[in-house]
Amino acid sequence: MEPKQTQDKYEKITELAKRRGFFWPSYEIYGGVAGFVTFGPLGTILKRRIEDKFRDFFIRRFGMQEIESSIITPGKVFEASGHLAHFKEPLVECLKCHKRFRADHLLQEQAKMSDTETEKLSLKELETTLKEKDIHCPECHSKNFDTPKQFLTMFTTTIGPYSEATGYGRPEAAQGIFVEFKRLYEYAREKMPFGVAQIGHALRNEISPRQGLIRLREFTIMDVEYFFDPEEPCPWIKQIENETIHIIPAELKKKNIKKPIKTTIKKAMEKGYVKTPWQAFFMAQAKLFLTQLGVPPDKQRFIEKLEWEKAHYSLQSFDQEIYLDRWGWTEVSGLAYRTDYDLSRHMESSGVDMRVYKEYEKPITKERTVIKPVMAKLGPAFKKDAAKIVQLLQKINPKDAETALEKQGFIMLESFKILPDHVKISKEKIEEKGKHFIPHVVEPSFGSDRLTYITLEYAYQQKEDRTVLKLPREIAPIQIGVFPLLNRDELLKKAQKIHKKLFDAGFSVEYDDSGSVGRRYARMDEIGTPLCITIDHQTLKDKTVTIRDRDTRKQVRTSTKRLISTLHDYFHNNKRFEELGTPVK
RNA sequence: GCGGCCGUAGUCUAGCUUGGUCAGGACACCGGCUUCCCAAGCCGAGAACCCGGGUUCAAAUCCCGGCGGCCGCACCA
Repeated sequence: MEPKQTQDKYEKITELAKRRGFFWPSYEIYGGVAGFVTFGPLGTILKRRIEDKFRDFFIRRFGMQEIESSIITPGKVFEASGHLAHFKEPLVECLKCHKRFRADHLLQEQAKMSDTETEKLSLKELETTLKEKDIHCPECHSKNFDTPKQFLTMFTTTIGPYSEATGYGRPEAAQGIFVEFKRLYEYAREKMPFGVAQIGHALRNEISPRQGLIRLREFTIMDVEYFFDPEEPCPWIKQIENETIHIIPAELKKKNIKKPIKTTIKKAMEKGYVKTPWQAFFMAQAKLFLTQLGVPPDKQRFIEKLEWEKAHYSLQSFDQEIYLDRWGWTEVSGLAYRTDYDLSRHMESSGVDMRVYKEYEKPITKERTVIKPVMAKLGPAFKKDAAKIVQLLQKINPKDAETALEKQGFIMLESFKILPDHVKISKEKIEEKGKHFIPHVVEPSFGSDRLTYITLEYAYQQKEDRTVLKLPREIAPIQIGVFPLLNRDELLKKAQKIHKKLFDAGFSVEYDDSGSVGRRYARMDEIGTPLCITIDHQTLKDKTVTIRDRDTRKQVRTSTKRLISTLHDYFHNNKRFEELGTPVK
């Protein structure tokens, strides 16, 4: 039976992936669990090569730090970050039509309650409020609802044996960076800007994960948190200002315009589509990264998230989308401008000062109004309360106090009436040598599982009934196949010797002597091996071998002596295949 | 979680309507022959009815439940 004609690329790739050991659903022998995959031998290498490329492309090139933090995270962290509040979705089911709705949204829509009001409500309160406000199902207008249930999409666990301490599986790696900010900043020798990256697993208890590698419950996230001073320009923007991107800004999206604008980074900044140059800079890099993984620029676009779609921490977010055969435009990375949100929250919650200090080139002298208590008057007037008043005075705006005293002759601090005699208001010249501020953050964030799938989809080609994975040479799991042309002892031995030589030189290389040579080439094409070396009669005579190119099937002949440096040139110095030797035939 | 469709060797599938042969094929894989530059051929081997329960003399087939997959709704920080 021929394979189905209707098979789309997703089906072809999942079939190939299972057959050749890239990836498959986990726990199949127990029936499988949705949202988990196992990467097989080839998939593991491919995914690692993509992650290594990310390391090279982002971390190494921009001098970032890479860290590895824990997946299990104490509850406090997600309380501070706002995740606990925002990951809870109270769902309620209509008992008549069995549709599910957000209980808080129903109250907002029908009872005109504000989101701050509904946010406070417990599940029980939601249930009673639904009845009180006479809420009906928007679908069938029934007023019979099941009890609302919270869906927390973070995985919950307890830390330690006695455990009052709730822990969560991190839904993003970013918090692991923010909580370590102080040490990382010190490590960076207190220089701004700087970036920290993390590659690791994240967990999201998705309600219904689907789409293979695209939406998983456990996945690998590659996060960059780039810290910068929002008052300083981005020094690298010039490098990429002429890079073109396809972009759908929120204003177009709201008008339901789905056609992206093709523009340069420079113009996108000028038009105000992107709120910080750092964000624009990483958008350009994200585009280049995907291009290097094999996705043509016209299959990529950036789409801005609307106000209500954005994460709670984000001032502006773009999804980087890639066009996929089955699902159309699909998110591969998110670029969020997180401002100082996370650091501020952790600062507030932990009490640790996360601000950085920056010295000005020249000290700035400023004049400012100060208000000082005159203790000689204040003390006798307020006795025990005097100390409290001194504290209160520190919190008020001296300028406001000054005008209040001028206009009404006193200021009220709580119940205390402060008269002009009690304080001294003066102008002071202050020399500011620098400033304290909370760094802002832009976050490009990729899923390496998704990238693995996307890379496979864009590499997948069918040529004359043969499957070829045109993987970029630097990420191909197997770099070289080595074959003896004939099953003759001398050739076998020679081929094995060459195989070992390349293996020892650090190449990932596979030896194969089974079946015909054509079959072996086909096997290698299917897993994306860029080069195959064949040992034939002539090898024994003049110590040359043929190298065959996956994409063109052309062959060149080259000497075994220079083989290692020739291959090194191809894989590491980007040398063209044609330059590897003299053409055959 | 709801609705629709679906689940047979490594992969793709036939058989299911109408219960009854050793569950058939193709490709892949393994061993051998072939001595070979693009999945050639020949011989041979291994390998499957998602799980549980029910109906029945008899279940891949019918019924129920579970798990899983795809699509739609919802969700997607």
